Amino acid sequence: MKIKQRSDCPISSALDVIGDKWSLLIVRDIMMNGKNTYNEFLKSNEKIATNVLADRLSMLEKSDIITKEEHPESKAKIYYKLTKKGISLLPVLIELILWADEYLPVSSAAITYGYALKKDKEKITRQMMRTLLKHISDK
Amino acid sequence: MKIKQRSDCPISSALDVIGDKWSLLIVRDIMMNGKNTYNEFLKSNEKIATNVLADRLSMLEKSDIITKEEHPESKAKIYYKLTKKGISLLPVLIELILWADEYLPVSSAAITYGYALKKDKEKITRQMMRTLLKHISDK
DNA sequence: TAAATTAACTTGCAAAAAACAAGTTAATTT
DNA sequence: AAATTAACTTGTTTTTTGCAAGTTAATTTA
Repeated sequence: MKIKQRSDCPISSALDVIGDKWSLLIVRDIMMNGKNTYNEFLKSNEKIATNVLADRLSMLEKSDIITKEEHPESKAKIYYKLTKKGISLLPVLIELILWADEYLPVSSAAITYGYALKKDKEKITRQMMRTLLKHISDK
Repeated sequence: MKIKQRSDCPISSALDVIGDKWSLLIVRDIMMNGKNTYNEFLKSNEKIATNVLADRLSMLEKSDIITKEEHPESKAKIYYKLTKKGISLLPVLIELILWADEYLPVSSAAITYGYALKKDKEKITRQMMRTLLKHISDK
């Protein structure tokens, strides 16, 4: 499977890579929910199908948004982590959260978080970014 | 056609609405490329299929991201414009542009624009937002 | 003013992608 | 040694997309 570039517009090119219903949820799970393995991704509330998950993981890897590593605790597991490119999607996710929080029905927990975010977006983003970058090798 | 909400996570909910390869390109065309009619959308570089365009327009309208109005110059045309909710997607688009500009191959025009954006994101966003909001009625 | 063109769709069909259920293989736990 | 877990793969059905063509109302052209 290959990614076709529909045009040279940056928005279009970004959507060529992460513009589907699942890719950013995997990024979210690694970035915000402490998930790093296939089965953890499968257990998320949105219920991605196993074959779709496998496909998205390989696409995200090919796009250099995630990398596979050996799991520190078990050879049976694979540890998926974000690259710098993947971590750099944080501001996109933040803006999606802020938008959803204002215009869509979301959980009360999300509303509370959105409140804090709206107030201190810059600071929270910078702080999260720093933490995330601490744990990678491909800086 | 209905939108199914996969979970109450804000990111997931946002993607339920705009997480496909075409919706945000229509928003982009209205927001940044001065397009407002069906045929103008069709002529974009990404070449959306007519039936998909019709479907997306009706979804975006149902989601209250765009509205239909009569075209000021012709009864044969329909004038699509963004609602406040649609305009509020600007920061998402801005972050997508910044990400693409740094990590994907894009046109040199986009690179130049990205430079300016990176330097003055806040200011540019605020300014664009103000301009866009000036022309709507559903504030 | 009849004929051609434009605008916004709709329809039908083939191809691609997603959802769903089940099966495989290696590593780990019981 | 047997059962379970982890990461996939395979086969099938359903849904979505892409493509070509056709429809209807409004507008422009000859």
